Amino acid sequence: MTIVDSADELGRRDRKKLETRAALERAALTLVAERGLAGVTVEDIAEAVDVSSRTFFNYFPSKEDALIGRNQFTAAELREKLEAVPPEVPVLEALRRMARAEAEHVQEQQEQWLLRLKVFEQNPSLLPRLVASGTETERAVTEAVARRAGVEPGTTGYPELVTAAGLAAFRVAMMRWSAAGARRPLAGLVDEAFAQLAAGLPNP
Amino acid sequence: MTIVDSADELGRRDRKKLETRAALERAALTLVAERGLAGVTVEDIAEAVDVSSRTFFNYFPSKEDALIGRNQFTAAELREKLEAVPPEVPVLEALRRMARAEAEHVQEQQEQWLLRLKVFEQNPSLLPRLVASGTETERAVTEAVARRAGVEPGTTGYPELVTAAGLAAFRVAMMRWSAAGARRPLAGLVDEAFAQLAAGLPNP
DNA sequence: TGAAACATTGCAGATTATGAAAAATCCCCC
DNA sequence: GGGGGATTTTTCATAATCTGCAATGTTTCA
Repeated sequence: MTIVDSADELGRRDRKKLETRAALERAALTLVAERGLAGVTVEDIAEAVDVSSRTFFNYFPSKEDALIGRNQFTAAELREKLEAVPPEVPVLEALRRMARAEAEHVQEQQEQWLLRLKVFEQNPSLLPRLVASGTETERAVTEAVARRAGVEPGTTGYPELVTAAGLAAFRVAMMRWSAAGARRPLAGLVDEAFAQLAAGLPNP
Repeated sequence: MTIVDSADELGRRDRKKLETRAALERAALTLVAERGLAGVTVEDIAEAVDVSSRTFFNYFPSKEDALIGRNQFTAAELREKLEAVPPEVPVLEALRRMARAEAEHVQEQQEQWLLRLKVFEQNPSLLPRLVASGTETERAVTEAVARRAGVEPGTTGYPELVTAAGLAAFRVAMMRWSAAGARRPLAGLVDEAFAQLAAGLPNP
């Protein structure tokens, strides 16, 4: 019936799934922003989207995961961005470029991200999850870094350290960006953080 | 009845509390090491110590917290160690000394820590918690760092970044230490990680 | 169109977590 | 030593999270 069935090549089923997922994320974020993490139950979120709470759990394993969202820095996405950087570029610089690419992605969805970060600030128990949204992501990046540096993972600790530091830099940039109400471009804040890392974190 | 009532100056009540807490931690660690995180319920842990599961929750807000333990790097402890370093020492170096002090503390309880780290490796969902065992700790260190650096927190991002990087260095050292079966002294691994940070994380 | 594939739902049940009040234990002081 | 007050532990009740399973619709594709 529709003239243009879809911009994507997805079928109706998959489109509906994406829609439901996005609606659940959105509902979770707005409700928790209003009432706080403890003031919102999974049932509330499911009801706001008009699905059963069982369906909620088909999409997310927990309330927290709905807040973090899936559009999140996935392992594959980050690794891909990292591997797109020419191999002769030093690791830290490569991580900076990866972070900048992610930053653009974040800025494309300003509103949602600002809401998310606000929720995270107001509910600190969620923060550790943001760090790398699960260890899986960090491990994937660590592996890519190890390959790039030509080091066996788990021997020198270098890949683990530089990855952790790089992700921390990205996180700090995000928090500053949020705190400043997105008045400064995220990319610039990312650059600053990485510059401090590269300089060996001297006293300011 | 007892000739020497106690080596500590604690009363029987407080001694029992400490004992119960330690027993719960120990039981949680050993059980989870055997059966995995999902294979152990709070009731199992409580039963192993012969207390009611309600009592478990009087000591720990969640199963995970029992694994992390309370003897953990507390906010106060870390801040104290950090403030013990003369103020003219640069921030990163001060964090290194703090980490070394903690390292000694960890090595005093090798067995328990190795078991803990093994559990954390086998149950990665716990890892983010180890980073700073809650954001509270990290924030406390960040504040101390900000004071030391003479910077307003939340403006430059420097305290946040150097704290995150320093704690990451400590964490990486711990993981390497554990992976090597504690054959290398933790303090040396801490030094290595901080040296890499101070050098700006150059490719190895 | 018809059958296979998949999404959603309701329900039962295990587990986690918290509050309130009763029961047991400990501590301090007489 | 022994009792009164404080504290801890337990019991009981209850809410919320989360997981299988089977039934019921949709969507897809041949």
